[in-house]
Amino acid sequence: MQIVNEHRRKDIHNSDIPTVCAACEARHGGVCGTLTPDQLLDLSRHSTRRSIEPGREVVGQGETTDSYANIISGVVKLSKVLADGRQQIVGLQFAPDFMGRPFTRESALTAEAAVNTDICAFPRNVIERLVSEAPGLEHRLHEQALKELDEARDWMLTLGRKTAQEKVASFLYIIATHIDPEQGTANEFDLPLSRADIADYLGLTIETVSRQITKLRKENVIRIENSRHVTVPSLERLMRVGGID
Amino acid sequence: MQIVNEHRRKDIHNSDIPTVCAACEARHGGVCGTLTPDQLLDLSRHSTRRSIEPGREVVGQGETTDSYANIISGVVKLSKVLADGRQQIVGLQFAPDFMGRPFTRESALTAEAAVNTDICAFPRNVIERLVSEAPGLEHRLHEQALKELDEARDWMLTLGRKTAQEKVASFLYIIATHIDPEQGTANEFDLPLSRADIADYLGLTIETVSRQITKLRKENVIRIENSRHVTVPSLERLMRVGGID
DNA sequence: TCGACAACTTGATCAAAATCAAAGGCACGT
DNA sequence: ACGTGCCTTTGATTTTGATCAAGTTGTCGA
Repeated sequence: MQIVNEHRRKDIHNSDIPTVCAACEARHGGVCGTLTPDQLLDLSRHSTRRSIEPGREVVGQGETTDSYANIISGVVKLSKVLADGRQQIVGLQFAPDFMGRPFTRESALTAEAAVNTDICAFPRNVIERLVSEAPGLEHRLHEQALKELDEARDWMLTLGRKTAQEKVASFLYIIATHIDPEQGTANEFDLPLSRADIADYLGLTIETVSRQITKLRKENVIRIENSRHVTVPSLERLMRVGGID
Repeated sequence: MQIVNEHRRKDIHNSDIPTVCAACEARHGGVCGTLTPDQLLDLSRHSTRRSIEPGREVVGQGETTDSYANIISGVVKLSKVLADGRQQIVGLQFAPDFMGRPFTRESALTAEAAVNTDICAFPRNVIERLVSEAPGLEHRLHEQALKELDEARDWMLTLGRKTAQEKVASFLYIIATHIDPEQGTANEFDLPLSRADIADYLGLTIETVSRQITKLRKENVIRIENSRHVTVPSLERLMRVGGID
């Protein structure tokens, strides 16, 4: 997970292009970095900034995805549900990731904001046109897909083989290492997810999540205020408890 | 999962190119379909056919991936392990899928053959050269990554939220719908994985897998001979038991 | 055909997490 | 300030699947 994260940072900082995206009017990220100035201008003419409150659905399961988006700030939950209502969060997307489902009109996922989230959305036809014009863009989308695949597989190990305690610690570690610098640091941050969301991400119940958080608190792995604000004295300790190499 | 499968079949049959790949000397699949005849020839000059026995490692976790490969026949397990030995299979790859990890030299996975498996391997530098020459190839690799991502996320729902019974039924359904036509049909096939492998795929123990298989047998959802040969009277029934829409 | 070994099954018991149930705590509007 | 309602925590009990421990079956080579 660390590697992925470093990789992401590198993508942003090492590029020669301006660090502010014309379309998003925000620092770079997402998909803009691979475009020429002309294409960026083109894209920005079709893009729309939107703010989404927590719980608001971005794209419903089975619905047609009509747009792609860069996440400017916030956290988006990607989830799947079984017919009887059991739910599993299959991915979290943090700023400044790109969000969307290239080349497939049907989304098998529900995407909703976990906290107040700003996105910069593009209609799919514009993106697809730019893909055919700029080979670098498809490469960028491909890398994003591979990154998400890596993260999904890491999480499968967590879901299938870790204990409740390790799962909760692993979750806290992911949040700590993905938190937006404007929202907090790896050692101190607000949880962007409710206990119910955390349970759905970890394949546990709310009660088990709560008990394990209490346990981590009692063992001084973390401190918690208002049930949302987390302090992590030692990330190494958290990793060890989470069974993370 | 069904959609993915149909998609795969479509890729193979709807193309205008010859149905036998010059490099693999086998029916099309993998990545060859997007190449021009010249490029195919180029590729075939650098490709090597290999047979791998079950249990033999294709690529080790953390090792450098030195080649990409089309799977001609057989099944490959992709797995991850924790420091203390707990293991999780994070993906199965069936013929005629493409296998490999574009643009990353470090593999975070172990890939090993589950049964006797034939692959057609290409050195990574050849593939990377062809990617830069043929934009269609990157598109094909991208689609493969998206397909694997979809499958990974479907499986996360299974790992996180299904019961042991549903997990085993879901596993059988996957095998039934991915079995090589030469090896069996959706209604009758040999299991390509041992009980231990199935357990590692489902996040369960061997004993639980065995008990659930026995239960499915007693409920006439499946029949089993020699603990490997499976008959499925009704795929619909299997799907229902597995909680698959 | 036999024996040895591995893979699989079955049974008994245990433990982890789910479920059921009841309090707190905090945020909100009145 | 005072309810009201939601989110979270805590407790008691149950259930599912893990663990421990034999057996049984199947495979393969001598």
